[in-house]
Amino acid sequence: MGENKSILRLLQYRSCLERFREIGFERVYSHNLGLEAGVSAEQVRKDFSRFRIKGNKKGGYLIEDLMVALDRTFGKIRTQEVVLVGLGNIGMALSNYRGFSSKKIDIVAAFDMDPAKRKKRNKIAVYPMEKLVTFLRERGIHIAILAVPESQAQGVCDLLVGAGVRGIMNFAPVILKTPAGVKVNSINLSNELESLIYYAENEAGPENGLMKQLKDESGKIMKNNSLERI
Amino acid sequence: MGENKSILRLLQYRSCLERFREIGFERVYSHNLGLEAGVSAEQVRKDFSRFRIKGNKKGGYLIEDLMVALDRTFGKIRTQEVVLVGLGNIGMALSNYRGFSSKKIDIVAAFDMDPAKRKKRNKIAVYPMEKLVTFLRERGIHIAILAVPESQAQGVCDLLVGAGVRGIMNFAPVILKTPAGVKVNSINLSNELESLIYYAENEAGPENGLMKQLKDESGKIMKNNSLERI
DNA sequence: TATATTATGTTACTGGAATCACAAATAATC
DNA sequence: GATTATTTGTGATTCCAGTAACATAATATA
Repeated sequence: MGENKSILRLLQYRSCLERFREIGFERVYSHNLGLEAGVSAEQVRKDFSRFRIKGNKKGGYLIEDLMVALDRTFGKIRTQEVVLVGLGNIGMALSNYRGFSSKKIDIVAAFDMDPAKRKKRNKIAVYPMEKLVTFLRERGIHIAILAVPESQAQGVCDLLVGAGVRGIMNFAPVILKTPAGVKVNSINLSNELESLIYYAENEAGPENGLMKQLKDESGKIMKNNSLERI
Repeated sequence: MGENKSILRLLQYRSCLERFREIGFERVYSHNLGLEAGVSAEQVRKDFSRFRIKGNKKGGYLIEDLMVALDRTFGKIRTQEVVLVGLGNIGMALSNYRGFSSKKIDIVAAFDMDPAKRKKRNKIAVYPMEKLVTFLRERGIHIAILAVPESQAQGVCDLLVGAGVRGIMNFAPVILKTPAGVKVNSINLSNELESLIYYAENEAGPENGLMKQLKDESGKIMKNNSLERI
């Protein structure tokens, strides 16, 4: 299903609603939300429509009710338990990230090969990798954050899948191979930054854009190459 | 232009090519790259086509030439200089992130309000926020990584834009308002994780999906609400 | 040199998401 | 209560990325 974007926007709307509530609003209209979330009012209504979230014609949406409806959609009644695998730079940052707790996301344990990393981080117990699979099975956890080095990513991913994990948030710069039914959400920091750089360089000025660049390139880039595998 | 995805995939292809080269390949076919990058062979060719990158009919692509062509597309001849603003969890992690250096991305300076953070991190000098604007102007840097708390994000963003920044990689959980011509790439870690959780919960089993959930909800969620602004 | 084979490059097509447009509903006003 | 104004909800439309199809070119083979 291609409702990915829709889900992400709904989460964004929820954040906006929190801010609106804080500054004393009780209700919002689709155009308020759209403006704050950076999308059109129609988009907002369409998203709600898709998830059967109803407002009040002419009256807009009551913030409190809207947040309840969104929370229900995201099953936020109970706290979501996840594990963190790999305590390198990114893993460590995530273990301290405050943004999770307010969203009812709970990192219940972390795992790392390195014994030096095995002290509690921000109230999160750190275990050796050997305990990963049994922990997941016993606790019935099916969401994992994968922040191990590239070389180990696919191997650990296989472990996770074998232990019943159904969702992996991946920070290693590889495309993970998983069976159908296991959802992977990858964030490749270098690539994201590089693509941004590309845009800033090429989309900024009108005479610096893609079209000019392409014109500059004199025809075919690669020709008469003799290709051979070793 | 909606070539965003295309750019991100090209960067992905490049990573794959590095791996192919390492294990001794000299050429690749679109289906090799597609398999490794998790897309179809047609998609690979289409992406190359869009950027006028040519291969050799029947002969595929010579890895070395392909990488040169990609690097040229991304202006990777010279190293890209960026600044990092905010040395909280995420900022700290990024300052230590090894993935950047190999991609010719250089974090030339970091900035933070807190004097306690002002010691060199991983060879990166840390300056007070007051020096941000002049530094950017003097060095002519136009890419910034924004990793400050939510409450300060828009304010710092405005500073960056004022100092000539054209691309912002944003980790604060807000939609930044910028004038046209300034590209923002936002990564909201909580939202990404939450959307993953939603999928793992709802897309896993066939009788656990969205359709069932919607059916369970008894009709209209919100009705007869009296809405009022304070 | 002619033929068969194989992989590219591009055009045509498709599906799904974003946008548009408007009917339906509700609140406000007279 | 009738009328007007306003905002939602959704069917119709548009647009665009991804897919498919196929013509083209290069290589291998006989």
